[in-house]
Amino acid sequence: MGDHTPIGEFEQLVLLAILQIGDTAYGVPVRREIEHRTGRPVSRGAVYTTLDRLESKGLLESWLGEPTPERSGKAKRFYRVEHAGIDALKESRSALRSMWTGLETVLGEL
Amino acid sequence: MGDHTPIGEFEQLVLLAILQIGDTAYGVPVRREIEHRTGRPVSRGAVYTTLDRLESKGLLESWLGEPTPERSGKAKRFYRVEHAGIDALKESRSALRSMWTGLETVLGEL
DNA sequence: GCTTTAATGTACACATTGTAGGCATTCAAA
DNA sequence: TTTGAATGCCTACAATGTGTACATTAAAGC
Repeated sequence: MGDHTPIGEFEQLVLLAILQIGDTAYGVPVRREIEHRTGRPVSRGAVYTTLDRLESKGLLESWLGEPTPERSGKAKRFYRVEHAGIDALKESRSALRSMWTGLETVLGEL
Repeated sequence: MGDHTPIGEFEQLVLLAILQIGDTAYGVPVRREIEHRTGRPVSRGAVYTTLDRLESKGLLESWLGEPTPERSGKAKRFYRVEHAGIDALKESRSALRSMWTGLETVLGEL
């Protein structure tokens, strides 16, 4: 059988959020994106630890923004999804899709 | 914001497998269903512990098959997905769907 | 200048889920 | 009566999920 390195549920959300946001993806907007789209509350810590772990696994790449940010705070850390991250997402999606096939009617379409 | 009791990735697969199988869902076929549909290997232990936990959370209901099975082995334990289980699945799916919206093209449709 | 506030990130701790391996039970078949 | 197959259960450990508290930086207020 194939790869079998599944990623977790929240990890998927974080990867997808970064893709949605594009160039300007860093912690704060990632959190906001997930909250807005899924309507469920997300703590800041959850986002940052997950970002860290995804980077360790090579699914994300990160770099620090300008060392002297205009507005405030620590330098932003930006993220980009690596190829392996895309693959992982596709695999998760494909697995779920196979499992769902035919059930939409049973459960009432939505 | 809403419910926020997300279920894990593998938990989703197990719930969906039971729905796919229908009346005769017990450990062995659940495992087989997931392996066949997703193409990834699943250990027996993983299935049973997950079934247990889902039942504890009230997402599944179980009962033992006939105390004197014709063929062999311990009595089978059958499972049925509870309403809460359906809800959890729908919520997970809806969250992922929102997050995916618009990305299919970016990532190459599949 | 000094303090406060806002925007960020980092560190750590703990709970929940994921996953595997091995043991137990039961019955048929050898 | 021993062996084998089908099944479930137990237990341990790894990976993920999630929150709280702390640190850093610069603007804004005083």
